[in-house]
Amino acid sequence: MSTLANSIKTKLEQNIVDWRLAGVSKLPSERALSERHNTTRVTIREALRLLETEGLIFRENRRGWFIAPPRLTYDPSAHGRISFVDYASQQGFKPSTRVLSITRSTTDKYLAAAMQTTIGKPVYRINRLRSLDARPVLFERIILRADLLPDLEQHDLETSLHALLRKAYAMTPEKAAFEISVSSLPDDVAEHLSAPSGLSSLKFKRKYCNQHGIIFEYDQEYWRHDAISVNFGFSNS
Amino acid sequence: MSTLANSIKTKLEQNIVDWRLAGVSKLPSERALSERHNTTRVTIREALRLLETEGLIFRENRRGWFIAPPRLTYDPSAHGRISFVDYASQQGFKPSTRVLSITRSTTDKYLAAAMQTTIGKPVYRINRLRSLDARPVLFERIILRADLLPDLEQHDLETSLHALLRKAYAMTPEKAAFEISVSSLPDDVAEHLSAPSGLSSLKFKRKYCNQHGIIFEYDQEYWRHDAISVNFGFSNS
DNA sequence: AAATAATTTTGGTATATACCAGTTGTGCGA
DNA sequence: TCGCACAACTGGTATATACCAAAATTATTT
Repeated sequence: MSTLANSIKTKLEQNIVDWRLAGVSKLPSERALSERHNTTRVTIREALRLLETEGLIFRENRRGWFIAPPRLTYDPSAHGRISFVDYASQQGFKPSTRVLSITRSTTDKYLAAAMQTTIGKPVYRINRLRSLDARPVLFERIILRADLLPDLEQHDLETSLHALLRKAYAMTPEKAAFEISVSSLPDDVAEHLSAPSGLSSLKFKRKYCNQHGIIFEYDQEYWRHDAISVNFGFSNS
Repeated sequence: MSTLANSIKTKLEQNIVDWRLAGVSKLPSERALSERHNTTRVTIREALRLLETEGLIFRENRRGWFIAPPRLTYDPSAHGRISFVDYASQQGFKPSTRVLSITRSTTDKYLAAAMQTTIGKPVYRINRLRSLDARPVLFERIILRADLLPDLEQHDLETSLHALLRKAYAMTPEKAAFEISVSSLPDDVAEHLSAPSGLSSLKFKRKYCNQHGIIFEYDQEYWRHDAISVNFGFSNS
């Protein structure tokens, strides 16, 4: 309650509860809010920004502010068993996947180190966009060893990739390594997610090992920070 | 390069590389930067904010902007084996822990549900602050079943908690469950981390099960978003 | 009825300015 | 030399204003 923006934030928080119950998903315009709270757009935007960081609201470029839907719960330990489409459906979302691009190239110095292989190995680079209820929430940069997965581009890449690898190539991810950090969306990624550039995001780096101990896949994922909750467990048995 | 703030951000990014090499850790003042780049403080602050979201710089309340140190790599699967102090030291940090408060209370409805027990169970509530090189990076709210851990407050709680539980109470965490999401720092937490309120953070919820399947610990952790990278792996064996 | 053009609305960016509340540095006095 | 008061500086917050670009809406034409 110390600052004006903060107290407006609190009021809006209460309003949002009512709006949500009333089935309203779009907030009034910044100008309307600034009049209603007797302040300027700058201060209103500060309050909205606080709510955005909390994940309570989000914006679409020049379209307005919206109440954020519930987060998707994602269990990284379930790789191979459950796909994005599966757990999204289970949680009541309508998932969709769009392949943005697929190209062939070779490993550079950085990629060779990350995938524990030599420079110049052929790889596929796939960019995918995944949405929940038509809201884009995840951008994936997928790198796959092309020498181990011939003619990959001829398959349907808009469904579960690991199901495809298992069926068509008998390739099973035996080990998975994750690196999770908070970062900002790069400009090109932000555009695909129709988010403001520089929005904070949850960044995943993933590596998959096959049954022979070879890293066949290296991914970078950017999740909207307000769209995901990562849940997993460990046993000491 | 589209917006002015964005192009200033890029310039600052390059400067920061030089400053870091030169051993400089503090950025010039916002007013100095705004003169140097022929713009206003508002725009400079927008550029600084972008760099803050990336985790490249951070601020201390009314003291200035600083270049962010490298992130701590944290492996949640190593619980019980390696403590905060251990892995922080291994990575070249000087870790420290401060107990902010320890109180006794009982489980309310929410906590009883989270810990799968009844309402009114006695618990300890411990708030701790953990720092790396005197920079506070982590705020912990720890809830412990008081009936299972008598006289806990008489022990030293500034070292590894799980080492203490193992030695003094023969209590071993068998299972751990994690929930990770991006959120903003609550005001009180922000103050302890000497961060601006509303800064984005990595929020952990942790539950620990003992060898009898009883949840004896429930934690909420707030990490500075720029101070941590979570790394872990899974096997399908 | 459908396609198109004009208008309004919306958020995005930027300038200029002001005052406040802690922090830091300076210089004076004991 | 040490401690303290004071001044200068720093980031934090807020107002007022302006213009732009894209989206949404309305009006117009076909």
